[in-house]
Amino acid sequence: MSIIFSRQCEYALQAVTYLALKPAGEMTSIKELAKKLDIPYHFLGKILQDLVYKGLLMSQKGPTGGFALGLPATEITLFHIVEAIDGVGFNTNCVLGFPECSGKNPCAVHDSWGEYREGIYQMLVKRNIAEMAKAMKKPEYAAMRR
Amino acid sequence: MSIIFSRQCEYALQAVTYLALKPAGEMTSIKELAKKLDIPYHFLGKILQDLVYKGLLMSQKGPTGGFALGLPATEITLFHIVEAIDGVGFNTNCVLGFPECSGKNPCAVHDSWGEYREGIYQMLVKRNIAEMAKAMKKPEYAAMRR
DNA sequence: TTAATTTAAGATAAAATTATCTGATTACTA
DNA sequence: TAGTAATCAGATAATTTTATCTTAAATTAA
Ligand code: SF4
Ligand code: SF4
Repeated sequence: MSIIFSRQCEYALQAVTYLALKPAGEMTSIKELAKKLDIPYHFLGKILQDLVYKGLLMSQKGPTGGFALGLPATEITLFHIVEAIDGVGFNTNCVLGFPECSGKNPCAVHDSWGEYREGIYQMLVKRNIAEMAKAMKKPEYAAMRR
Repeated sequence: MSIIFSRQCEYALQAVTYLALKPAGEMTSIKELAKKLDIPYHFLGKILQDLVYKGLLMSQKGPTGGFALGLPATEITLFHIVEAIDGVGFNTNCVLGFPECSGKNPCAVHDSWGEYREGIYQMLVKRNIAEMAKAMKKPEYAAMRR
């Protein structure tokens, strides 16, 4: 069960973090990403295409082709990825599912939820992929750490 | 787009809050709830049945029948409802979608995410339906406030 | 130039979630 | 007792999300 991000978005976060551990300029194939991260091959392909379109990744066809970061790892925040895949709904929608979340006439959880939401938002905006990659200790990533 | 709770769960939270504003002992029909809260009739029926099964609501058939709280409003927390409908995955799962979220070898967001998660959990555990109902100022609920 | 490898793109399928339909059961009321 | 109104329960449908399949296009290397 996904928490606040869609499956697609989770895959995107995992894959981009993986790419950030690669030497600059090196291309990584969908095949490698899909195998190492246990993500469905073609589904991942679509997601990566999307991120290329949004400018967060670059790609190249043919042998030796693949995907790489489209910006320096320090300039890609988690929010960039979440925004590209899931949009910004979590930042504006009512947590109880009411049509809109206006500040006036707040319910009992409005304010505290607002704080957590803002905190999560700040976390996404402040953390970049370079930090994620550096701290990432998952075995899937371990082999490539230099 | 739902944030952290499923659509079902959002509907449940809305409906139970609505019921908490009713005089004790009064039964409310699915029809009324569905109309006032703009929730699909039969879908809501299923959800309410579920909550009855879990003991959070009670029901009665026949004319003058309907649904009412199964416990005092002060004893039904938001967490009770979320747990009944969505389970507790948001409390244990990795926010990035990795198979498990263990404390050892944390990634760059593990700790801060853990804080928000704990905060949200506390919010759900501490807030009960009576508080929600009291503070609820949505027009859908306004007519019944006494 | 040809074969191999990789992304790109569109169609299709499967699964999960959300929503609807139908009939049965229960209980109140006249 | 008959009629009505409500929940209960199971089947079905629609929608969304996730996953797969197929072919084309690009690029490299032999
Ligand atoms: S006040 Fe509460 S119910 Fe109303 S929009 Fe904000 S979070 Fe939702
Ligand atoms: S450390 Fe980070 S990536 Fe690892 S399980 Fe916890 S939240 Fe997920």
